Amino acid sequence: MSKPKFYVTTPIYYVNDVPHIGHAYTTIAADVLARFKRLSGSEVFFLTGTDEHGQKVEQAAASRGEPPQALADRMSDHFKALWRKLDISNDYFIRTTDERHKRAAQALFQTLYEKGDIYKGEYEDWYCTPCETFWTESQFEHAKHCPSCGRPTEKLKEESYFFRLSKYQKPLLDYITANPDFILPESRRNEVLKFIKGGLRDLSVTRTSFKWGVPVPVDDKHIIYVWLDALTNYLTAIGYPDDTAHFNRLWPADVHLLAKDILRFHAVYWPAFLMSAGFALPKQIVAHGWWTVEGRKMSKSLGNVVDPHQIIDQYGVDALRYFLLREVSFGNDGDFSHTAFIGRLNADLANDLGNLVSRSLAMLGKYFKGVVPEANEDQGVTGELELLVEQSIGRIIALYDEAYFSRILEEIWVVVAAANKYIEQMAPWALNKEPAKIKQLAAVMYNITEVIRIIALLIWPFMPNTAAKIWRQLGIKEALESSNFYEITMWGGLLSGTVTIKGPPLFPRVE
RNA sequence: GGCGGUGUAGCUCAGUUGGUUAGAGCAUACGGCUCAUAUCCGUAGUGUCCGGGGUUCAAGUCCCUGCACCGCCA
Repeated sequence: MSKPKFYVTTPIYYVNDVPHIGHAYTTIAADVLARFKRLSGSEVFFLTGTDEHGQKVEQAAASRGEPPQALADRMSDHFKALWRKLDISNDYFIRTTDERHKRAAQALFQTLYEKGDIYKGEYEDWYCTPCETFWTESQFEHAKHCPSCGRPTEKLKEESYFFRLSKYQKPLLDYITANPDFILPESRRNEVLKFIKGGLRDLSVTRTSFKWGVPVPVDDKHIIYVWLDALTNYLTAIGYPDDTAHFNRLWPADVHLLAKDILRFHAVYWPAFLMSAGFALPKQIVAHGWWTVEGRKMSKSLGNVVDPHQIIDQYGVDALRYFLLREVSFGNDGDFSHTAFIGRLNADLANDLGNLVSRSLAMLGKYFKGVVPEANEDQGVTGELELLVEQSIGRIIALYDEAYFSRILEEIWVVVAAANKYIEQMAPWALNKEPAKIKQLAAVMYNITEVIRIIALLIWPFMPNTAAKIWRQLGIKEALESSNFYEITMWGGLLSGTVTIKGPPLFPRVE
């Protein structure tokens, strides 16, 4: 039997902006899923990349006096660099300026055209350049100012090709209704349903007002609308239109992760395009919230955009990865505050986890010269702890299906707390004073070390560096990431006789 | 303006189909241990469960209404 496949994506990030913690959050979340699935034995394809076309990029480049491609190259590199620094394990990095992608975007356009779902018409509306969005008169609150960003809009009348989105209103409604887990969380799903029920206008899918984009195959005066261009990336990256075998193996995507502001494009337009082209729809679209900073919206004008590099340099990659996924409960907005960050770092990472590893290996060093003793299960000090760990792992596996990261971490910390409590109850330092209890001491120390081994496995998707450090300190030879989650989380995997090496504190406390 | 959501301990939140003294983490106070990164373990709490009204033997949980905040659409 072949491995199950798992295809997970982040959005491709628009190169008009340097990456911030919002981008980092989505990408880390996808990375956690990818790592967990790989460890669980799936064949994973994890995709991220950059969206590089559009008027905004064209204008930004023009104002700097450089070609748009040069700007795109530079910005795309910023994203790549950050993902390397954050230990993102993406299998591919796609760019919409890749030749392969341009061909794919044209192929998809051509397909929709041949299906009769794209027709030529004329567009006359108010356009907001920064938002790349058209607005109708009725949408204005302040005279002719973009309802989204508040900036002035300009009237545009242009020939345009339209996609028959209206035709897909009922099929979309039926599909979403029949698949309750298609869009998560539920509140977002309801919004999408409401939006579709409100009626779908045909969608302009080409532009003539700028040049920086993929030419329309049937009419090269036109450029393919950035969203149609961008969404195609999910197909391009896995071989569309040339590599049918690879494509068929991986499509449909299992999870599209994204932020709430681009939900409509993914949950309405994208499925409609796919239906028209005759492709299966992605299995799940997960929309998360935004990050505020110290309680305020993150924005360039406020100057409060958090630079991930700075956080990483100061506190480490894993601290950031942990904080972002632990702090925000699924689907909600999260707040990035200095106090909360330091609080998590000290309480959860330094005190609970770091100190657990530190105290345990110190004792193992003192009592058994750092060598993992016999498990001695007949000593009767194992059962409860083993059961608790097993039950926790069961809950964790279930929570992965909902991509409920904060609760997964909470659940892992149930195990961490249980380990600390176990040490307290068993008091190895007291057992060590009674030579007759050497076998019990051995059993207790074995169990403590074994729990730490399992904790390392559980945190690996979230904190690969820390997991690797613990793994090395435990002296285990087999590579953690080439193991199988279901096999190695079984109790008793740690071999007696393994030589541990105590290391420096995993997370120094921050005062 | 329409529709939807939220409002629970100082803070962040969990509370399944209405049912025993309303929970967790952090923060606070006190106690214990000493292996450990002054870390860990235990105990103690405190709550007009937004206000008002109603249904019910019984409501944080259902209904109506008011207020506040948020989201989607217009």
